Amino acid sequence: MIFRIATWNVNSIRRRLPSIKRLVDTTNPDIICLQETKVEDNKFPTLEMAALGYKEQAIYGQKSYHGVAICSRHDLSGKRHRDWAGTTEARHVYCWIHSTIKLHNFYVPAGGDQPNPQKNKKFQQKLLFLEELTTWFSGQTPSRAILVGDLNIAPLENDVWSHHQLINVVSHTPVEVAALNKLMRKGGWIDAVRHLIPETDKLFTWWSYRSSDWKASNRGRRLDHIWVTPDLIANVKLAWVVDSARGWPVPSDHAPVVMDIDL
DNA sequence: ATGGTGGAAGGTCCA
Repeated sequence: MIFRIATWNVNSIRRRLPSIKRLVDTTNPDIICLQETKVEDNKFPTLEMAALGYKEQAIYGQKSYHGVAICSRHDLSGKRHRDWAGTTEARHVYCWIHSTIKLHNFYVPAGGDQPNPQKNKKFQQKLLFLEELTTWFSGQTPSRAILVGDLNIAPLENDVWSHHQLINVVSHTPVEVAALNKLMRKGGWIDAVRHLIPETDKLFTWWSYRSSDWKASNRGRRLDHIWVTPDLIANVKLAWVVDSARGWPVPSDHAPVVMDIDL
């Protein structure tokens, strides 16, 4: 049975409900993982998501900032959330799908502007977040699991519009990329999207709001990811970025990433 | 070196 999973940093779920409906109408995912929902759990649009068919929900939110959610047409169980890097920011929710597949949804800290952990606490927190994830996943058996989210790092040269011009820009610096690669290696994760789309192809999931014409300038980055454990990689069938969503009315600055997997 | 825009707020922080 083919499962279709989408991950999307919506930058406020309440502001983006029409866009979420449009994604459902055009792509019809079985599971939608959201980041930056920016809403407390008691104000989450539970009924609106249920009306779209996503009656199963695992949410972890807070006022104004951060917030993650897993909305599903299929049974979810063992819903949990976890805090990282000494904060209580809502950046990680996870659960089981049909009690057989573990699904993690992350919103990794952006890290501020200055790529120096001594001078920038936000960048320090980002690196610590990744280190703690690495330790946590290193203690687990990497099987039957999917990890999605806005990881706020574009690891490959063709994950950014200009490797040269972004090498010292937070999201593409060598120290972050090394930390992300270590998390993948030690945690036993495979980049499912790049497994299907060659590394020689430019691939972006985010385009800044601070551009008069995001499409014409196309100065994007691939910050949003879908990873799977090695035992599932053969089941991954198709992945793409719904980049048209960046041009929908009242857009998020991120586009959804969608993957089909045979489970 | 700076600012550009958007969201949640209702001043300012964050991306």
